Amino acid sequence: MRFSKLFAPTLRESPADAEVVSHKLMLRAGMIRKVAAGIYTLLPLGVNVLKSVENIVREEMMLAGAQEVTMPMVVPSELWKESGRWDEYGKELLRLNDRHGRDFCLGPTHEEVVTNLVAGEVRSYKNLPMNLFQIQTKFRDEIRPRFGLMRGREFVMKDAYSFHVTEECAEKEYLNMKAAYSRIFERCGLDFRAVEADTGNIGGNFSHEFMVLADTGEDAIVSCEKCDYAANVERAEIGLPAGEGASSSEAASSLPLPEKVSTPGKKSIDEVSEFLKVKPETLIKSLVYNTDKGPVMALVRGDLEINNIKVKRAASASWAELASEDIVSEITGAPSGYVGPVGLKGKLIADFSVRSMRGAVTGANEEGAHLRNVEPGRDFSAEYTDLRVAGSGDKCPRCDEGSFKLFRGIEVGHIFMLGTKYSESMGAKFLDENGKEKPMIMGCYGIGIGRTAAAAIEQNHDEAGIRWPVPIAPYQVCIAAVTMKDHDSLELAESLYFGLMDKGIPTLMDDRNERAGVKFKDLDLIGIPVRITVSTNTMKEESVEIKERGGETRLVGYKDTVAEIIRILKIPPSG
RNA sequence: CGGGGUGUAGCGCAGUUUGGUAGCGCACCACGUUCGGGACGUGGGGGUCGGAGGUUCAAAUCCUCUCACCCCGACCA
Repeated sequence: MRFSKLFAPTLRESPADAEVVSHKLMLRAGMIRKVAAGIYTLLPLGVNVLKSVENIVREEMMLAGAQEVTMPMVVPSELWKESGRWDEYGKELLRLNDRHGRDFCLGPTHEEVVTNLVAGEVRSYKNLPMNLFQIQTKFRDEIRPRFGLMRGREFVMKDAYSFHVTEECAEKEYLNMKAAYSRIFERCGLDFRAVEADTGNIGGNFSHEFMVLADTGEDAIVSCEKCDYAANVERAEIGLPAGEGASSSEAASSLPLPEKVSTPGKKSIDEVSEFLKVKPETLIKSLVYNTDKGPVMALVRGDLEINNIKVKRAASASWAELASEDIVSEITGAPSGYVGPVGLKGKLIADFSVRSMRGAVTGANEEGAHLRNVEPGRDFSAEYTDLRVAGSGDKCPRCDEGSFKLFRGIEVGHIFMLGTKYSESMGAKFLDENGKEKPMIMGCYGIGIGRTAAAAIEQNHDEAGIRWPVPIAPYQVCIAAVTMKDHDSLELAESLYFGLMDKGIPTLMDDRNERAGVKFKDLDLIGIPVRITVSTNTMKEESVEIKERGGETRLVGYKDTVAEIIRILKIPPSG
């Protein structure tokens, strides 16, 4: 491609509404332009990058044995009513009507469509297993789209769905996909982790997220420094630190009984600990949650945080949220800030960290009062479990040796074992070798294509702009013709351009009638991995300059240039 | 949806407090000089100041309503 013909309007300054680097740089490099909140037009450079990511994904999916299909974006409501998600999915599902007033939605994900397809065509165990994937534009009416392609409402996603006869077979495919995903993100040149994750509202048995490590990531993950356990903090289990699990039964009886102290206006952990001159870890944080199974009080040591998802699981509820003031005072008799486990009649769950606490401080279930000398086990009894948010330094639950390190990451892929949730509701059944009808076991596997591109920028950039990993760069090589007036120099640039194109190397020829500085700045901003600079200066030595993005400049003879580029790009010799 | 904020040229902003000819930098067009890290000079084009209503002799500026966008929370590839 010739830059003089390329539609890539670069900007010196980033638009004020761009917050994260990837968004700013994509706008500045002329890759994307916004059409509406969370909805973007991809310009030629943006298309090139997304296509490269797509091709890597497509190749690896095919190698892993999946087959490509294309499902519609517009989906009739019947399918969603059949699975029950028409009512469950909420406002994120963009609903629309056709001219006859029939209900449709824009597909945010395609379990319904694919399961319906397979249910209609596959009857026998002989036709299973099967894995179908597509690369397609999805629409989710996100509450708050932001960060450019990182969290758009309309976005390109690769989604795959597998169907199996047995659990074992499904698990095998799950691992197959996990391996394929690792190859995909490796080929994209990304530094990533596969972490255990919560299944969210897609449902299913267990799942892994693929996280690109970046400080700007929206997700927090922990990984063990000794073994390979890694998990989203939403999900991460915590190993029991020595002593924490044990209860403090015997000694407790000899300790003083709870004593009420007046703490007017002191509600938060910080206020109470400062007022009573005790450390936050002496307090028991008591939070009332409302769930579909009724209200429940959750306890954790004062210096720790409660993980909502763990509360939900501990209460065996399908949702859990902090209770409103009405519910709090109804079950405790006090406003929030003064509630505690002592004398509570409702359901009580507590983090392991609470069990071994001694002489603790809690709310007295009376406005303006707290209790001191509270002894778990003696003064209240609770169901002990893991409720807290995992953090740096917590013990690994798997190897019992290592402790956690905390990272931030961008979720670029997610794989789920779905089980029979959709095959049962959508009637995807088959006959096994005994002629018995059974629901198919399913798995599903997603990759955000645009998000992967954005994550690559978050991880690979500097002050000058983007530093694309070679496999997903919009062009792998660029040629800066510095002295546009010099005929010989231009001719050399042209011959190198054709030489590279002949080898199938995507090359951008900067033939614009601009000063050298302008070209260098733009090419750095766009982030082409390798630059060839052709000028009269180096022509005396029959050479050109080659510079890898962010690296040093060196001279290479004319005749060796194409071979040198091939070496740098590590392209295997072709037949 | 709750809380906070912003809408003035393609982009970045000033002007709004205290109503009175709509401005600056970059980008764009023409000519000239320049030509290896976003050049300089001269001249030029581009705006119903997000929209609607109101107050006023006069509104970017004051009042009312509305729309869009951005940031912080719950959701997610």
